[in-house]
Amino acid sequence: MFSLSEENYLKAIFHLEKKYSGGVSTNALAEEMDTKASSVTDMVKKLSDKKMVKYRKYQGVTLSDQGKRTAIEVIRKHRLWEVFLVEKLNFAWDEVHDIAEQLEHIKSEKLTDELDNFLGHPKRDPHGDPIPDSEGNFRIANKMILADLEEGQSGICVGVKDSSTEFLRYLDKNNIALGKPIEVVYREEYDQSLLIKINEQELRISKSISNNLFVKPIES
Amino acid sequence: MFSLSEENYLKAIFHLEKKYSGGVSTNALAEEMDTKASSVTDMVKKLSDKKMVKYRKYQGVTLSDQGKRTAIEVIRKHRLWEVFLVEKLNFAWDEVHDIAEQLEHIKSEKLTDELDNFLGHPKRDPHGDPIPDSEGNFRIANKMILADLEEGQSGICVGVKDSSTEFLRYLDKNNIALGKPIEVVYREEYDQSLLIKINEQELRISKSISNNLFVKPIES
DNA sequence: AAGTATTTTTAGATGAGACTAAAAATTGTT
DNA sequence: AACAATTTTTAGTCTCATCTAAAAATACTT
Repeated sequence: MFSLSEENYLKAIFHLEKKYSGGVSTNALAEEMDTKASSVTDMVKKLSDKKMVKYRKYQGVTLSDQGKRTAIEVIRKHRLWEVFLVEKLNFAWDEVHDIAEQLEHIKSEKLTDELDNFLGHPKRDPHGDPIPDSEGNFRIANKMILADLEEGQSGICVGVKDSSTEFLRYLDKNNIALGKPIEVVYREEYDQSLLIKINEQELRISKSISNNLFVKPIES
Repeated sequence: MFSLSEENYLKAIFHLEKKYSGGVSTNALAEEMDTKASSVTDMVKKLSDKKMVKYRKYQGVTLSDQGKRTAIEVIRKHRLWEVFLVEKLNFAWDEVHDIAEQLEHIKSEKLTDELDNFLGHPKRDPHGDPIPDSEGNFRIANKMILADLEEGQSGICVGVKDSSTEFLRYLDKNNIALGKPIEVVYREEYDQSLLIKINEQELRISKSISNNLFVKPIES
């Protein structure tokens, strides 16, 4: 059984490993956990003793299989609870993160599985992030950043890279929601802004928007 | 904001105050919390500094208004989550306590209220205990112990005093469930066992059973 | 390659919340 | 009322997760 703090470290390492595949540095982890490097060293040693991470002094950490398994379990719970909050309890997608951050640490395998069942085995959370199944497998989807689509190409909006309240509210305001088709009509090379078609309407979005939206390209 | 430990102490004091109205002793609280008397003294001092309890050395503790408010809020959450687990996630009534014990500490007023709403504002948890509303009011019901009914009197089963797995399983096995009418057919004075009628059938139950079942007497 | 800058680790301290052992206060008994 | 038994508090220690300050290792720069 792991403490709340240990689970949070494992989760953070999991996320950072995508960016730093060779090993996550102490400083990167300190930044992510909003704590000091010395605290990170202490915790990493503890996780290493428990065989949850591989760690060599000054060389950064990576998750062990066990650690990865645990991190994914926490992420699974986090995302399932987010679905619950939005679908069943009328929360908006920008309100769920902090509460899911608490709920993800509830310990009961049966609870997680029954919740998954109750929600109809959702594949994605309200931000479009994939929900691993009870074996820890993500059903990977070929998603790409909207900004990388060619002129004339279309995609279904499937996720957000930035989950900040500000960004999510911007999307709400402009009627951009997951599941909707988006076509790139024109790319302004000067500032990399895009003219897109969504909801039968044309809309101009800046690079900082298109860079934070995931789409599943439509084959054509 | 209160720590998990502080909330558990407040809850325990709330429950014990029913039995020890003049003030809850350190030892009683230590027993309830499954800890040592010295630990209780420490925590009680802390809660006293925070104005959550009234405490005079060697004289026991009672909750302040603030403390009572907080305790009731935790109990409300505990019982709502129990309803959720049983009604929505297919848990049996003897499986929910430990999980609710974790869920009761999740901090979000909106979550609690939306959950209450989602569940249709239930008045009782799966064991028949009353659920306070968001103002902290219990809708009190005139319930009594089955053992105290007269011969020939009837009541609706509304709650259990003992929530142990063993007792709840005994009830399940004998088809005794909340909401069902029970009639006391005959009382054996020798051992205080009762012959009751439930589900159109007669059943003999010992004092230790009838002492742990709450009924709402039927006026007749 | 040497010296500086940065990153990481160590050493020692702190605050919760628990513990043990001993002291102090209260209660019970003759 | 005096002594014994019990309850409660105090004093000091422990673990967990954090912190600051200083030392050690690694990385950058000329």
